[in-house]
Amino acid sequence: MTPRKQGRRSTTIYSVAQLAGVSIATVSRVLQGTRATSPQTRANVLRAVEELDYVPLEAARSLAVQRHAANGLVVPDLIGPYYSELLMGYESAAAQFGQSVVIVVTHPREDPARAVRDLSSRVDGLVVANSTISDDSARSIGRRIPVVLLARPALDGCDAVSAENADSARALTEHLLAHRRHRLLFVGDPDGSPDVQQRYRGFTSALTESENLAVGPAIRVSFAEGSGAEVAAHVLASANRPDALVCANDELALSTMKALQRAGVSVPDDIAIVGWDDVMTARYVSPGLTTVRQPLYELGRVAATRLHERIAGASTAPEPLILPTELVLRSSCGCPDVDDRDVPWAD
Amino acid sequence: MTPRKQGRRSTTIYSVAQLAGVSIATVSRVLQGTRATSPQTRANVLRAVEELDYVPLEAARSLAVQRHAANGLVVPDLIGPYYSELLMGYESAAAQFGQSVVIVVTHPREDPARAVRDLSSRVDGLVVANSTISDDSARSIGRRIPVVLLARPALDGCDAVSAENADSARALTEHLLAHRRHRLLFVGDPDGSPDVQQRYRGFTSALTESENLAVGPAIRVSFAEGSGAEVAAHVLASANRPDALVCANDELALSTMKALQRAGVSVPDDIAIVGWDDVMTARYVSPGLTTVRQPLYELGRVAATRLHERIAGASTAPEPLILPTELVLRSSCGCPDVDDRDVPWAD
DNA sequence: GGCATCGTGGTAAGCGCTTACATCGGAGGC
DNA sequence: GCCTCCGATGTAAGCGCTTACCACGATGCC
Repeated sequence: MTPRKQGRRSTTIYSVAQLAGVSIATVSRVLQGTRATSPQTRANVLRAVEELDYVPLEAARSLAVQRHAANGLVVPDLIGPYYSELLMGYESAAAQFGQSVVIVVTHPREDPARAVRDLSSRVDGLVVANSTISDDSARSIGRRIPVVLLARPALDGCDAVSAENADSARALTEHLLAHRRHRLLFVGDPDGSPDVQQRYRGFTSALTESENLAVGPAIRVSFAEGSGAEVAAHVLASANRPDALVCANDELALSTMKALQRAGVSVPDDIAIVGWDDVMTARYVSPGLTTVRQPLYELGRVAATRLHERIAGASTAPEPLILPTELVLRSSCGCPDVDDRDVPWAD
Repeated sequence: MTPRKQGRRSTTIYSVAQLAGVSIATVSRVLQGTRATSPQTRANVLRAVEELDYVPLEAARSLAVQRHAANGLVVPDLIGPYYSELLMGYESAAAQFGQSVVIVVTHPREDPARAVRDLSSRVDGLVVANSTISDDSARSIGRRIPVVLLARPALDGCDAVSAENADSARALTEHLLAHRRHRLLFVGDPDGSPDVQQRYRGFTSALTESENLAVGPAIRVSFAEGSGAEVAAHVLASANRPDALVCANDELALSTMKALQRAGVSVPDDIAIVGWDDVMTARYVSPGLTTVRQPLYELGRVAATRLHERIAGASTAPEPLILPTELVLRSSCGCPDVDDRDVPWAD
């Protein structure tokens, strides 16, 4: 019924060539600027293009030039600012390189590995984040096209970019020790993701090395905001109640904090709480949440840039790239309350 | 240096056919399941595919079958949960239809219209959100491929989906009136986006119709979180200080609330504040922020579904689709404080 | 003034798939 | 036992671009 519905695509390079009275080669050359053309011809072609509202079919172009002009990004989800900010940085850099970005969200998928495999046949390279597909899958894709690993351990043949974790965990922990906290507990599942694992490692090493304190077992809960109640219950039931909680991310920290406060526990007086990510809520709650800010946007940009170099044929050995993070001290750790003026995205 | 660097793609349908001892047509048929093949042949082909780790080149397939198996999504940014959640819903539905999604973020672009035009040559259809490209651009793309408008006014020939705005604005306003607030002010720029415009319209109509109150001019500030200070300053300087603020979104509401509280103003006693979006922070601040929850994920799914129908050739007249929103009453409006257990995403 | 050169433009061969059409056995009907 | 028909496979013609190669007229040079 609709005119566009069936049949061959209406306006092609042939129609343009015909209208402009030149060959298709000339049209292509004018549009791609591949070779010099006379001003006259050029004008004719451009007029025809304009008139027909012609846009070259990307699939045909891809097939001819053997590149997709597209990058993939594989993330587990887009809950919270983490991957959203990352995606913004990634897309922005990719655009500068003339690459489109096609995104795959694996979390709700039945077969993520399959999805990424399919993706690999329509992009020039891709970035795969933590908690999406297995190392084997990633490695297998990596044999076909350049792959950059994001926030996950390096694999031979693949580049890897991530934010620094262990050191900031250590700094955070030492900061709590400086506040005279001695019964610290880690909240989050170190086996759940490499990020958390490294944070846990930094946490334990600060504890054992700096003060030779015993390290209690981590409270292993998922990242979900709903885990807070569970953590609070655990803490309240403890015989030797902790006086500081190092949480694997802000959602966990905030929901735990809220649950504890609701139970009459004072933060930070009775218990200090810190997290990771510096989500918006962290600077709105009372007390403000001490946390670690990760350069997510930058991480996205760096990943895109690295990938682009790889696609362009850089043959240097893959070398893991680690971006520094930043401690954001507010008052949930015991620091004096200050008005924070750190409002990102405020133009 | 690297083996993949130059030259023609190594493993194609030809290599597979050769290894399996069949013609390329047979390989294609086995892989696409287009027609019956003998079990023997099928097994041979699949073994060869496995062995060579073959994945059909999407560009070639697209060219042959005249479809991209990809949808576009054009958003202004990914700040806050709005577009992230939307994207998740969109991607999820698109995946179910076998479509990849390529995303374009217009905000940082130099030439959004151009970006979207280019995009249109690599997707079967696309969704364009509010504040991205002009109506003219959208209309022009719409002549080429199906376009679904998101949270923006319908255009002839394009479908449109959005969340309900005016009614919830009215409900919100009436709720404030019921709390005996009489000096209400709207915060946000009605000319900035159709969403805000409709919210403002609902706001004014509730005011004039229900109580015949005079409607003060809107405090026109941008969506940015940084605008709160500005709003607070404006409010504090008012001769006839408002006793309720209806803010165009939660970021605005929250930053305003914080700035006012810092200035010693009590919320909701001195002034009630409400917003839109139900961001995470809304349920963590004190008082909890009364707001309007939009079905973002669902909106994304619906947009994808609508688009898919259109691509599949539905020829029904485009009809705007409006999803209902939900009032979330917390205490910033003057309602009694309740523990809210509404934690989305908690599995 | 003849010849190499250069600047333009056309011709046609792919790029890697899908699919209409042709082909070719073998099974079934009489 | 021969002809028909059908199911499985091969052959080849595109899909809409890019680009190597060629043709050709206008220059510039000796």
